[in-house]
Amino acid sequence: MIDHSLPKTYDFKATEQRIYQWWNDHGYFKPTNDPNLPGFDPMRKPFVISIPPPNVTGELHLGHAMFVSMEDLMIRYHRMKGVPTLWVPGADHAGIATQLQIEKALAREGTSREAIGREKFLSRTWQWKEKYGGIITQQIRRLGASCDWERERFTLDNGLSHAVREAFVRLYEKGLIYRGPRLINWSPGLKTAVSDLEVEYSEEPGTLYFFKYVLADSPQEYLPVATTRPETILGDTAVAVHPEDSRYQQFIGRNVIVPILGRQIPVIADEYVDREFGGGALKVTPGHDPNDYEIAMRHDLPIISILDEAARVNQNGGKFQGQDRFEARNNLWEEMRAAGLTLKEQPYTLNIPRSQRGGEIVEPMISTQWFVRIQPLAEAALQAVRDGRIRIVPERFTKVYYNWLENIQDWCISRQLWWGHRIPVWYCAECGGMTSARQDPTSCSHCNSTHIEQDPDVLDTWFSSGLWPFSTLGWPDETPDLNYYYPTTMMETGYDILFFWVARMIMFGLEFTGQVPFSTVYLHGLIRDEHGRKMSKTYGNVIDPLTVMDELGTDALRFTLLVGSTPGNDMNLSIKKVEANRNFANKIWNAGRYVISALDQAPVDPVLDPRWTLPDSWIWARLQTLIRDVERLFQTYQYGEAGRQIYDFFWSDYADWYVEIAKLQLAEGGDRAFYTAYTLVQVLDLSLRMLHPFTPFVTEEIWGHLKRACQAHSPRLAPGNGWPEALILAPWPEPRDSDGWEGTKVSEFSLVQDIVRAVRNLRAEKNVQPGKRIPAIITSEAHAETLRSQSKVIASLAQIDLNSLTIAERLPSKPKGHIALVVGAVEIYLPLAGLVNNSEERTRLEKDLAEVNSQIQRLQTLLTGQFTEKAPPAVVQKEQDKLSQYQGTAEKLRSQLAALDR
RNA sequence: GGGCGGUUAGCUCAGUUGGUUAGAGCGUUGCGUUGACAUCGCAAAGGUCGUAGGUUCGAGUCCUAUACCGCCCACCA
Repeated sequence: MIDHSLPKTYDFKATEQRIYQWWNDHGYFKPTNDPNLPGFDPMRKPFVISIPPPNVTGELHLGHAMFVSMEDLMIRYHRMKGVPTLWVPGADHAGIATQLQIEKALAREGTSREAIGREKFLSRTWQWKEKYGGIITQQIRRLGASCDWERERFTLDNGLSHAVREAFVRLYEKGLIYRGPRLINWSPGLKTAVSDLEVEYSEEPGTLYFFKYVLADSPQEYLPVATTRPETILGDTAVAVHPEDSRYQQFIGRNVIVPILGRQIPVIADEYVDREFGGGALKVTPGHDPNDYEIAMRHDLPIISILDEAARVNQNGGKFQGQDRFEARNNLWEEMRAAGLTLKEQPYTLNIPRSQRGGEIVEPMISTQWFVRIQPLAEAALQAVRDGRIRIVPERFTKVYYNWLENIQDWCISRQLWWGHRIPVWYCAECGGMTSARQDPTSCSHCNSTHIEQDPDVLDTWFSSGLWPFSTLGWPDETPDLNYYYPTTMMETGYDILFFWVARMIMFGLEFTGQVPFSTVYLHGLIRDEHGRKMSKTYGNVIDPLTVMDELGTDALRFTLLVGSTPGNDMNLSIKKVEANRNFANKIWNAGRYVISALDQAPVDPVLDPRWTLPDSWIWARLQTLIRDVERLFQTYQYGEAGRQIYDFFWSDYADWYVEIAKLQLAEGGDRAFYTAYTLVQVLDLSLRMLHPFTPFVTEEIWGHLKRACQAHSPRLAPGNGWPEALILAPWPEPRDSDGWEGTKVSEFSLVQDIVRAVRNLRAEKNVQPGKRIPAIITSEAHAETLRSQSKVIASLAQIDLNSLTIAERLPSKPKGHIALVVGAVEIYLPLAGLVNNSEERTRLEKDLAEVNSQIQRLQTLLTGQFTEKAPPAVVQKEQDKLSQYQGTAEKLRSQLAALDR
């Protein structure tokens, strides 16, 4: 009877790779409406996602697993809805990360990038990319990603480099890109500038140093100044006090002496100074502090840089030249102490700026860099969200987005790296002019000199990723892909890169294409360990998605990530959850396996038209409700809740109840068996379709077996529109309006369920031997008819002896020696010889009655209050019905108690 | 300093436009295995939904305040 060709446990290892290959080989990941192919229909609106490109150096982590699962879910859903669907995959060259990786390898070989030179370094990096760059996309395939791999792109490939060049030159020509010396964040280890976003602040214990700024014309007087970075004294160009600070009025305009160096600098007045802090006097180091830089601009102060690119003191630091910044800090302070210039030191909590990459302390430094004048771009990007052209889910992030764009600073886009898009600007050795061009120029555009040299720097990685949604489709060329698939539909990514990436894509999209790059931004949360801690190697709490997939299967991991998360909120992941979902995948497998095996019991053709049993109608009604709910949830991006509902339906309603009843119905043979098999198949088919975007592998695999078994058995078992070619292409279940019969069937069947549960419960309570069939009498004025029709179901599920089961409207008198159960308007008598104990019975009945009475009490109070006037009639009616139900139950309980007395 | 999120069962989390007996998984307890599945089944215990107010006929859900935890932005030297 059982199809032994199917193993009793779902074997994901034998399935996943094969199924993925099969999908890919059949071109199922390709859009069904391709502008490059004949038969293209430009009027059909596509659903398009550009993948957030992982770093080529990347190793798959849970963040990747999350976005792939989420996006694949959206893609598969739309594909099944019949929407032309494109998911563009690709990878990011990841300037700093990749360069560091290669530099590390070089260091192991005892050399360095400087030693081998730019050209060799780049060819070496490309070699590495060719060899290992595909690992991450292979890993993404393992997750089941149904991307169109023929459209895979890389941020440094020719097309995208072309796009980057075009974007830069356009901005340059528009005056939105400029070059100049500005205070930027300098990473001394990497020896490059980084943007504001790439700096992270961390609170760390440190020291606040107090010292004297001695007056030049009066060595006895001094201003007390506090600093956390004494070495910056070397670059001080003023001391500032608050203009209204009475203590220091007499010093304003006079000069003070820079300790050790002996330079004279002015005392100025500026409102920025906080009179309460330290001594109320502020040293001004415009070369190494953003606020001081502002002050210097206001007062036209000189700016002195004291550090070189490795953060060692330079020639401006006098005798400290050549010392490391921290070394200089100590040495200078010691000399000042010796000179009697120090006042005190106190412990102080510092907010240290550290590089996002590498974690070293970043120095604010004056440096000549390239910047994007961001204001005009930000304005447009704000507008696009304000007027609803772009919607952010969850909505609360719009505020974060606004706030960032409203306070944005110009974006430093040049990096002193080698791996990346070279800045397309050439400097003329003769006239000093700059030439920026789409094609590499051979001469200066100003003086025609051929002595030109390209800027050695490269662009911030995010500059090219900012173009991603359209550069991957062929921009700046007007390709068919760009015309049809752009703007894309959905940008799904983690909220942690809202600024880095999402905002920049919006700005660039609007600037370069005049259109929003996508209409919806869906932000998922971060994944933490089971107790909400960040996953990190030092804690040892990192969960590796590859290991999880190896051990528990891809579907289990996907389902866990999809169902365990809500939009924008972090999720805590534990292996236990994945195990539970591995079990679910197995449940799906076995339900399918059972249905396939059950076909043998059904005739090939029915003789008569369908006659559905209550359970048949019930499961169908439940399924219809589910389809409607899932549709609503998908429309509102509540994918997790949708998954949970499908899970509950499948496990509880379908597997636990309907399949068990179906076994009985099949045993009846004939038409009953046929229609039961039919229902089993149809409900399973539709369930698998809804589960497919969540757990694509197991559903495709078992569905394939189901389809073949059904086809072999009878053409009459096929779904309404026939068997699709593959589940991945199967039409999504369309919601239908409820005809009203659904509610009736659900409530009738829930009566059956309640009776079964009540009897099971009592059996467990009284330790009735499992499997032992017991007699029973069930009475109900209103439902006897329904219950009689379900006597086999009730008898079987509650393990009642069918021959000794009596169902009646009423009994002439209460039976003696029975345990009596009251379930709503139904009474159940179980003659459990030897287990009936009058005092126990009394206790139980009284407990039930007390509970029911308290409900009656509650409802009576409710229904005499203003509730009846103010609440909607339907709600009132519902409560009214409940009350009469309870009253009936109470009545029955009371008469049971009375019967005990006799 | 500004903003956001969280606080619901022992643990980890759901909970739709407010609708009146608050759900799941894991864990715990008891019972159960020759026919889909022990990666299983049946049953049970377990929550005054952080606190205090308010709106409402009705609040886990809306408002105000507050406590604690977490995050983001800004960076007073």
